[in-house]
Amino acid sequence: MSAKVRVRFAPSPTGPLHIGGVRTALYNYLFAKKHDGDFVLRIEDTDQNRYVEGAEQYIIDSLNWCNIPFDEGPEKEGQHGPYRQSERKEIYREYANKLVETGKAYYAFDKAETLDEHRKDHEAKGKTFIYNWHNRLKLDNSLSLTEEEVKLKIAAGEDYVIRFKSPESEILNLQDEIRGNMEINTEILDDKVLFKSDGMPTYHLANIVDDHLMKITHVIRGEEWLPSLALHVMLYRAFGWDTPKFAHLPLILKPQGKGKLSKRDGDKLGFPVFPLEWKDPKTGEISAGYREDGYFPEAVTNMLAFLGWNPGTEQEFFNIKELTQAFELTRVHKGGAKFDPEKTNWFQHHYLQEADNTFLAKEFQKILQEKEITVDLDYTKKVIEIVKERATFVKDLWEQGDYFFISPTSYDPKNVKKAWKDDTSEIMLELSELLKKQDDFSASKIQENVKAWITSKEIGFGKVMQPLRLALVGSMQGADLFVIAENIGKEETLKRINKAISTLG
RNA sequence: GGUCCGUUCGUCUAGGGGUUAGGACGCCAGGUUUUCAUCCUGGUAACAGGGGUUCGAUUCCCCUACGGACUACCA
Repeated sequence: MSAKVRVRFAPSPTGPLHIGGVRTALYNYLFAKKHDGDFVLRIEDTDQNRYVEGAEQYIIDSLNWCNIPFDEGPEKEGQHGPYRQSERKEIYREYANKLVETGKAYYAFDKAETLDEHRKDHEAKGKTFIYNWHNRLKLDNSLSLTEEEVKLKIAAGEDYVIRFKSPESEILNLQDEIRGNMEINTEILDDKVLFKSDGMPTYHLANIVDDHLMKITHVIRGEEWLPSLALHVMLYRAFGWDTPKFAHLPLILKPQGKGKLSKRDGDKLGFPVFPLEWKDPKTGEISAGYREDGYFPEAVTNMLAFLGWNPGTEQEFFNIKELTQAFELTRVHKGGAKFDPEKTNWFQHHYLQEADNTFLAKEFQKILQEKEITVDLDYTKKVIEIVKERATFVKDLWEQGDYFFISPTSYDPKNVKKAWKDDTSEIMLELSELLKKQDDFSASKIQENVKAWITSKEIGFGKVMQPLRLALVGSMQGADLFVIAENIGKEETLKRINKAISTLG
């Protein structure tokens, strides 16, 4: 029997969570839940310089909004906490020391500037500077120095890092759940820094130690980590630990052009790249969020799930629960996927149609309140039933159905020219008289009467319906005219017709 | 530059040694709605190129091209 599945999402709180990060979290969550496992949130805040105020809370809020809750994490402590790496400092030091003691790692005293110079020199010659077996004895570290020298340096308080002693020549066989096997020759690997001079571990050390201590069984992360896989596998081995399974997710690319999706693309093409709106605490700059732009979390997660994965069937609409059942790591794509904002809107349109009308009415009333329109919930719901199908966002309900709440403030000139002729005022006046006499103001009854009247007068439907639409709506669009009339009521209908006559006649 | 990963309609993708290469978004056309949108129907459009292997490759192998990631005391 294999161990309980445990996965983790391990973002760095350096800013708002990118949509690609949300997808990584989603896939982790889906995989965990499919296998009745745990989904852990771990905050990788080992870089003190890049820490951004509010980013951690943003990450948590985002996951909650997307309905991908974590089982363990900050403020939700489980048995493997703490879940912020900054609170686990001591643990990493201990493990780094262990590696030094066993000869798997070593102290290095090289100044950052010195190494930078080496890099520049090499680059100028068209080569790459790699700190590893071929030059480590020529550099300033505990392998090139005597034990005595090392002790003295440390005692003198000299800054040092701990580097992993990468094997000189070995073929490593690596496994990826999505990509299959690959082979890496360790001779091209460098001696990565595991422990920084500021007393913090680097990602590599902290990651391996935590994944092991937190009993993570599957590491599902972005493709950008693929080149580090060899190092990570060697670290597990150096510690004598079992390696978890790895899966590297493809990147999310720009909708057009080259490269991975960035914040700029969103600004340029007018779609959000973040789940929630984010205000940069330093610059005050605001980045759009899916939530604030009116998308439903169901639409965002459905869209995201299909960016790099599909169930192999023709079903495209999946709620979170269905996703957890259908999700297979092995069906995740290898190649990157270009982001398609249009498709997001298509998902959103679908989920708005699916949404409960009472919920929509409550949301819509917030918009109405801003416009200082007070109507009861039932009327709002009725309007929603009528205009819903033409809306993608809640805010569209206003654009598509404002005439249910206010008289037209203007008449579209183009439509006026087309619909309002010399004899129209007369016809409208007559229509107004006809409607005035009508007691049962239901759509079907109005329709019946008006149609009968038009037929008897032999004036043609267009000559009546078009100006009537103009009068009630202000332009040539919108729901069924008789339905509009019924809902705004007899008094308002007559008022609008008269107003049109006096304005356009 | 080096290392690694990838490549099916414009986009997301299904498929897989013999298929009319399927679906979805978008786009276009028709229908419905005497309006607009929705909706329905139809259409457009793809296996990066070159070599192998094979009776037969889009599918397997190699090379090239293109794309991407990584190459920090960042994650």
